[in-house]
Amino acid sequence: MFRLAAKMDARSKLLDAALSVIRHKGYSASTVDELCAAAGVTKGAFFHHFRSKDALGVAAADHWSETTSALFAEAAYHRHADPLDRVLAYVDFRKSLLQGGVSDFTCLVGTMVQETYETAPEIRDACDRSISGHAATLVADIEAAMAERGMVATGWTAQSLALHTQAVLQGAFILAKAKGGAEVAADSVDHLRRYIELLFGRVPASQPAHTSTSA
Amino acid sequence: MFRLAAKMDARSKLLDAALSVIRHKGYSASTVDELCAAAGVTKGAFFHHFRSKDALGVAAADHWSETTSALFAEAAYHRHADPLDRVLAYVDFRKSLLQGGVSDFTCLVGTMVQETYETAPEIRDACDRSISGHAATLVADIEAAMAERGMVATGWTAQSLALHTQAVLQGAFILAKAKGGAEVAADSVDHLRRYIELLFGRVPASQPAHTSTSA
DNA sequence: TTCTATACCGACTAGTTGGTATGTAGACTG
DNA sequence: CAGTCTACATACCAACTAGTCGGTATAGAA
Repeated sequence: MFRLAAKMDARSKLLDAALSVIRHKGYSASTVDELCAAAGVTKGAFFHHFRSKDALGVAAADHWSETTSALFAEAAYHRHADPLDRVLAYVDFRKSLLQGGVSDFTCLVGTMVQETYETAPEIRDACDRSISGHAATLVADIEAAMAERGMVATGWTAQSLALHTQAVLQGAFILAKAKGGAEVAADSVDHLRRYIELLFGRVPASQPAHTSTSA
Repeated sequence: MFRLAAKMDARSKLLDAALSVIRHKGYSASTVDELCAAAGVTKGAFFHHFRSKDALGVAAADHWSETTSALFAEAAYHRHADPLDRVLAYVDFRKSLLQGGVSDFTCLVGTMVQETYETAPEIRDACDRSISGHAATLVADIEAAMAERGMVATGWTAQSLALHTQAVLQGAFILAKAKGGAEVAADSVDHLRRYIELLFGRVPASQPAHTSTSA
């Protein structure tokens, strides 16, 4: 039997609904009844497919990983010939995603891990897999950009820079939630881009002039 | 009647307990009964001092602002003569705070705003006040550092850089929660320091050598 | 002393919570 | 065509939830 992706069974509907509801209200405040209502299924269906609410949380994080993986895999930023251009285009792509309402562009797993890191280790691990797995997709390009320039980074690695990009994005989402808009997040992503440009010795598009020679 | 700060009335005990409990479990998952138990007070005392759980959330965010304001106001990083040194020393101070368990160094308001930004506007605003107010304490030093160098920043402002430092820290906390340790957060703070050094034309302590002249 | 206001107590409640028990419609199997 | 399995649906429950309410203790004012 072929499991068609288009077939929206109760499980798929619940996972899609979970992405939306949890991004709006957080994990703890999202009730099973509410998730069922949003998915248009009954509670019986919920507990048929998931042992518990926490099990749904883990599945939702995995579902998020798959959804976002697909989005980034087909994105155009990979097409650049130069690896540094690919990294910068990734940052630009992330900035371009900051559209619509705050709950439309913020990160499910970043939200969930804040609430569950101590109380639900399985969810925390699923969130870590999602974030760290996504960061890992950047490492090869960063390493190539370093190698191309003969850079021997001391004090940081391609891995740590990749994780730093995710930290900036997650933090930008928090500021966007606090301020109720995407602008502050876009500003932070701009700073991230500028950092990467400076780090690799490329002069940022609109770099301030230094007129004094202090220090 | 003088209200002594040392007098631990039920209200103060509840606020202190709230900082701890909410940082461990998040806001939604922290029940009123649990907050009372942690504070060693009864439910009657809780609702005598706070109209609702959300009202406690707002008060806890304000209490957090006061507590952290005091901590940073007396910190030594202000003593540097050069404003850029003060900014960098602030970053170093933030890194030095990444000690102990994850719940000991992560941010209350960053956690709370993730859960409440859509459902409890009063809490969201209190969290925004806390984050933005703290960021504002950095603006004067950043502006002074810019002015000292005759920098005319295009594309960013002292305000946006100050907010970016908070974004990096908040994101670093999320990664620390996901990975269960402070190391990844410290790495991100290192990247933040390096960015500020590069931005102000100061060569980072251990900057990688560029051997090629691409671009 | 009496009045009043504040601070606190703890039993209670109405509604909600995650989870269960049982039933059943349809597809597949022999 | 009886038997079995999956994929749900419905009714239900014990525990928990935020919030209420009548009461008590104490201190200062009159």
